[in-house]
Amino acid sequence: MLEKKYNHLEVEKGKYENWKNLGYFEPKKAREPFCIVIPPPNVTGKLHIGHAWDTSIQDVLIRYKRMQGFETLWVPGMDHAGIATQAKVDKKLKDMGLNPRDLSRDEWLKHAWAWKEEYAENIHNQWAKLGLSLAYSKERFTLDEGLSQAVRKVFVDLYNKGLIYQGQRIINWDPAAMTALSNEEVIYKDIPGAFYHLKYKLEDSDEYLDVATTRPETLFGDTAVAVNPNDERYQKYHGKKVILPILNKPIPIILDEHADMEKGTGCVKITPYHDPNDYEVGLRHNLEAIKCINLDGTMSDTAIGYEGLDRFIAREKLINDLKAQDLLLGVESITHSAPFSERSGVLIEPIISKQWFVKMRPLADQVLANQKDKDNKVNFVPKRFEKIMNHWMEITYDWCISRQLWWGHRIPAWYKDDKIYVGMEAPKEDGWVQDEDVLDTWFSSALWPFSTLGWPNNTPDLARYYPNNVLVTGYDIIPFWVNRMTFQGLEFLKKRPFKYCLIHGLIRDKEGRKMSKSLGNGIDPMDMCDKYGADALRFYLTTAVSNGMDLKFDEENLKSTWNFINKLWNASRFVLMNIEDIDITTELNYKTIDKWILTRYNETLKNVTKYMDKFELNNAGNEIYNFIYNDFCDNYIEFAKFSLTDSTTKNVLREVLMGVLKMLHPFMPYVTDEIYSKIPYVTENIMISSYPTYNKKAVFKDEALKITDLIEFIRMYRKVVQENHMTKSLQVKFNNDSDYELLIKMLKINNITSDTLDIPSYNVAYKDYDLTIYYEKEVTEADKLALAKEIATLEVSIKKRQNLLNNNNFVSKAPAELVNEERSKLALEEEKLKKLKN
RNA sequence: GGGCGCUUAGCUCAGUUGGUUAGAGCAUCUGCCUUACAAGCAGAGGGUCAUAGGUUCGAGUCCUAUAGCGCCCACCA
Repeated sequence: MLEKKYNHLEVEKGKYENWKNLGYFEPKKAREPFCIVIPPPNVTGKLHIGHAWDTSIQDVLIRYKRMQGFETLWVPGMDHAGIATQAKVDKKLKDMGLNPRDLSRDEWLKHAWAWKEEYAENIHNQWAKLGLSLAYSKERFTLDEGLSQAVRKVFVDLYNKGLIYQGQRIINWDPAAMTALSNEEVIYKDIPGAFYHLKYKLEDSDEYLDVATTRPETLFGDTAVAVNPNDERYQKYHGKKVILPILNKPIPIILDEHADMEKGTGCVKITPYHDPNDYEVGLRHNLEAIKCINLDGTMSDTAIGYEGLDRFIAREKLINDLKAQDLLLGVESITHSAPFSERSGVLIEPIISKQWFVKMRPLADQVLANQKDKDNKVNFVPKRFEKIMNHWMEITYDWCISRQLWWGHRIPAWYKDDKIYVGMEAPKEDGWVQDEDVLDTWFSSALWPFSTLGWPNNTPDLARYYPNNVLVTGYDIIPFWVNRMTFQGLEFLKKRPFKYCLIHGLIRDKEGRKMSKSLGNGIDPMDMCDKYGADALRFYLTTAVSNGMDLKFDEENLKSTWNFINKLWNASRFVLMNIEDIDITTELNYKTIDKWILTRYNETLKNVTKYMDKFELNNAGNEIYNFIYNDFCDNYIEFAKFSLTDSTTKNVLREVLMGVLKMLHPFMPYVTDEIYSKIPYVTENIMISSYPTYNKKAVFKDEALKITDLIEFIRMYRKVVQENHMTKSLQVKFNNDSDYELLIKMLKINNITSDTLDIPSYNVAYKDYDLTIYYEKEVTEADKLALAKEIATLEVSIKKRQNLLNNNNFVSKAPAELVNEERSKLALEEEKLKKLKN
């Protein structure tokens, strides 16, 4: 027998290991496959509440499909997360008193792999706590040997097709992580800054140009000042030179469209080495590109007098020096947006560097073309997110994929003298040296939907599970990941990576702020599991909002989900208490109330299935919730109490409970397993039981309607009794010969009269039901007012309905069913009004 | 500058292809320890669905415009 109160800690104990040991998580041969690959979490740390949300959704889908008889495969895995992990490992080494860069690459990698093992273990434990039915036999790591093969194959193929190239270009440089970044890894933030107006004197003249910049320290790399060719203000300076402050070096004034006449003074300093636009200008005018900032963010030796100074300190010193030399015209405080590294958080320096790039245009065009093919496109849920992908594909430019890190896939390119070799394996001859760089983490993540299934080998898994059925992720990951998986999937497998892409939002705190370490408003999913149970957390997360919407995490709501489970627990407890001696072989003899609950159950099931198939877990969850509270607990169980010895009642209680548990199992695996296992004659585990199906034969519309009406009538009765503060000494007279048996029991009516009494009376009537309550009580002014109010409301409603029915447009154009419904309602209201007026 | 989303009860959110009196949880008020559950039960109050137009027999839902909030992309000497 179940304990009186639901105890999530007790219920969850041992179940996960049990499922896992019984092999339930592994795919079981079936006609149709259903495959999801997990968005691999970073091995840098622990899972946050967003992971819990993302994976809960996936587990709900997987468990649902598994119960429906699909051959489900949910591939687990983790991401090596290049920059993030390298930073953490470096920090750990520093804390140990070591300088990470003093280690050899191999030594350092040993530490990194040890880190990986430790954190992978943490993540495994967290997955287990959440109850995720991951197929561990297929687990992968983005840096394992198989994936490494896939990565090399993709690199080599793209290189041979001319879609990967090496080149000198302006890239985003992260001076803290000391690596190049892609555009997606750069985030722009508004920061307070200043426009420094510098005096660039004309050569051999007292005149000067007012050149404004937000980064004065880059002046050491200036090789020109540009003005717009159409700018009349500067016509007279064409062909002249200005003297670069501090360095006192003449640089040319050039004419270029890049100089915007509307902006500032119309003069712009050109620093080809350290600015993407200036780089272009430099190319057009054949300007020298001078490096003035080192890779670590200090000034280089071209910044004479500032060598080795940090870029921000150099800026301060420079401003002071300029001021002293009367070369600073002014400082204008502004707020401007500046690029920061998504990973290390420091200000990005654009810099010219030799890096590897993926030529995006042809790949992106393939995606755009494929999205026009209804049968082969990636279907976003909700649909609107497709626009984000399409837009990115339209504007995308070449992807910088090389990273100056140790933690990642080494670039499969070897150099010897001025020769380069790109291939799967190192060249056999001596003297070839491999490229020191590794690939962007997202380069390997982009292959995840097929590399995890064994590609580039032609494995059975690949044939069976590719394309994946659905990918579940947050909208913030679309540019980084979804887009890249899509073009790589199309390029290498000639098929979309997944049929559906289910998008959820971000988790925010109660006030709607993003969760962040600095705000300290993060929620640890493990704490929530301890407090309320994984089942409550999962149900809350997967049903709180509709797809694609952000979720404002509110612990109160999680708590009330716990209450819901406690309700389920107690309803189950009641059922179990009463079906201990059940005979499941007897012939069933349904009473009206049984037919009603079976009808409601099947209707609910139909809706739940429909919503689940559309990935609308919130709607599915609410449907089950309402069925359990309103239909099963508040009504059926209450009605059933009058016929608990009846074998049919027992069987219906059992059947509905089993069905409800099965519908809930994908959402709350632990508690449903616990309860289900206690049901008499149940031998299988709920997890591998079959999902219920809609049973047309158990739907009795007309008879069910009678109970629906009765429930409404009971509610009306209770309302009259409560509003008039009636005690038990009331008398009831039935005004027709409908079936009042259940009603009498439910409402505990024990004083029935057949006479018309001469004391205050209250009529309660609804459809087939009509009774009068006699209750000795002074009729107060309040009572009279209430009556008058009710009559007035009714009259308004009748009037409205009459108008509607008198409207020929409505009668002729609206569906007949609706019109008839209106007519019968009008009749009901009119009858009610008549009674009230008596 | 381009795009997207949101605005519905005090709070958090649902609301299918337009169709009864717009729903749920929490909170509030009233009455109940009715042997599954007081972490509960039975009731109640609370909404001119952001604003203004339009289409329609009928609009929270479709169209147009406006406002507020949030996000994405691009630019930013």
